[in-house]
Amino acid sequence: MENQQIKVAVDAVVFGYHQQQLHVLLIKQKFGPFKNTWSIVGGFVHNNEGLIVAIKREIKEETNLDIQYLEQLYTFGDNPKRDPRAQVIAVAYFALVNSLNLNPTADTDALEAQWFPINQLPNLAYDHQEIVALAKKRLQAKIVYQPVGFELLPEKFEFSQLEQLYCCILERDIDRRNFRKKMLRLEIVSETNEISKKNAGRPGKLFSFNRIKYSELVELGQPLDLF
Amino acid sequence: MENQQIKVAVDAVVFGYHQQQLHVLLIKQKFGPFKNTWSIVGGFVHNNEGLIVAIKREIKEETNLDIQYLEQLYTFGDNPKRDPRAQVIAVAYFALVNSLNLNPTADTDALEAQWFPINQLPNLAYDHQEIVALAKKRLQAKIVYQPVGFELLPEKFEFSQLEQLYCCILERDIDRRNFRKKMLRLEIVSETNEISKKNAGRPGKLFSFNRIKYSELVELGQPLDLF
DNA sequence: ACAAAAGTGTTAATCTTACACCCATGT
DNA sequence: ACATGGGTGTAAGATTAACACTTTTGT
Repeated sequence: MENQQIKVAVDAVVFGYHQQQLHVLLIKQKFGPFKNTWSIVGGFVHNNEGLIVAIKREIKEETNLDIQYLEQLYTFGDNPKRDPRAQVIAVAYFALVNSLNLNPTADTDALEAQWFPINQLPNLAYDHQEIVALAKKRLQAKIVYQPVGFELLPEKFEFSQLEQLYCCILERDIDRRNFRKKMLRLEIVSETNEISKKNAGRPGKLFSFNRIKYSELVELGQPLDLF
Repeated sequence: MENQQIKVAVDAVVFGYHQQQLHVLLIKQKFGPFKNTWSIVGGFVHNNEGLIVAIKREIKEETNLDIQYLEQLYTFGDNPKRDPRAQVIAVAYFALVNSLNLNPTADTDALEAQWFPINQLPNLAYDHQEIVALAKKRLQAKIVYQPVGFELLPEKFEFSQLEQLYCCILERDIDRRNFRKKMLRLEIVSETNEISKKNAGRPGKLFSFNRIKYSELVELGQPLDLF
C-alpha cells in the first residue's frame, strides 16, 4: 500500500427545537482557513478511537450538550479538495438534543456556540451547507416512520407541542384530530396525570413517549406509518 | 493536529440476480491476514481520489462488471481494530448489476471472483459479514419505495421475472395480480411489442422499465409505495 | 362574557388484500 | 388433450383525509 495521506474527520449536525422552530447548533471557527466562519461541530478522529466515540467526544468538548439521539448520516469524500488544506473525508452524523433548557456553552477551546433556526443559517465553512441540507432531508424522511421527534422534546409535553414540532419539521400543516388519533392508536404516547398551565386557554394534559411500547412494536417488525 | 494514522478503504457489496436467486459477488483474498478467505470487493482509496471514483476503480479492477446502481451504505469504523493490521475505516457501498450474461472475470491481481447466493455465503474476512447483512437489509427496505429492482434485470424482462425478483429479495410471497396492477398503474413499466418464448406454457410479453416516467414521478415528489 | 387553546367523531374516498378461472403455446 | 405458465376483475375490509363544534380555563 502506498502511503495514504487522507485524514478522517467526524462532524455532526445537531438539531434542537425551541421557540417553535427547528434549530441547528453551529460553532464559530477560531483557527484555520475558515476562521470566523460558522460550521457544524466536529473534528479529527484520534488514533485508536472509534468513530462514534470520536463524534461524542467532539460534541461534548465543543458544546457540553447531552445527545439524545445520534445516527450516521453520510460520509463526504467525493471531492478530494473539500478541505483546502488536505484531503479529508468527513463521516457526518445527525444528532437530536432536547434543547429547551440548555444553552450550549462554548467550551475549553473557547469557541462560540449558538443555535440558528434551520431556515436562517449563516454561510457555513467547507461543504457544511450540503451536510446540513442532507441532515434536514433525513430528519424529514425519518420522522414519518420512526418517532425520533420525541428526542427533541422534554420528557413531558403537551400534544400541541408534538404537533407543532411535526408541522415545523415537515413544513406543512397537520390535521390535529387525525394526528392525535394516529399517535394514540399506536400507543406510543401515554397520558400522564399532569396538566400544563403555561399557556392561555384551556390547560392541556401532559403526555410522554412510551419507549417500552415503541420497542415492542419494533420487535414485532411493525412498520409504523406515522404519516 | 496530531499525526493521524488512520487508513481509508472503500468496499462494495455487489448484488446480482440469476437462477432465481439474489447473489453477492465475492473475491478470494490472495494476500494479507485473511489470505484465502472470501471478502467483498474493495481496497484503499488513493491520494487525491474521491470515494466514488475509488470504489468504481476497485470494482472495475477486481471484477470487470458494469455497475448499474451504486449508493453509499454505511461507514464502518467504530471498532478501531476491525482490521488487525492497522486502524482502517471502510466506507461501504452497495451496488446492483445485471449479472445474467456476465461472469465476473478475476482480473489483473489474479483474484478469484465468484457469485454466491445470499443465503449461502462462506465465512467472510474482517467484518464483511456485517456489511453484507446491512446491505441486504437496505436493499429490502429500498425496493419498496424506489424501483431499484430493475437494475438487476436485463433491459427487457417478463413480468414473472420481476415478480420473482421481488419475492426473492423480500423473502415472501407476492400476489401476482396485485403486483402487476400496482406496477402498471404507476406506469413505470411499459409493455414492449416483443414476446418471450423461452419458457414452457403461454409466452409472456416483455416489459421494460420506464425511466422517463419514473423521473417524472420523482420530480413531482410522489412517494411511490411499491408495497 | 369573551378570548384562547384543548378535546373530540363521523363520513366519503381511497387503497389494500384476498381470491380463481380462462388463455396461449409446446409436446 | 394435457401440462405449463401468462393474463385478468371484483368485492370486502382497512386506512386516510376532510371537516366544526363543544369544553375548560384566565381575564
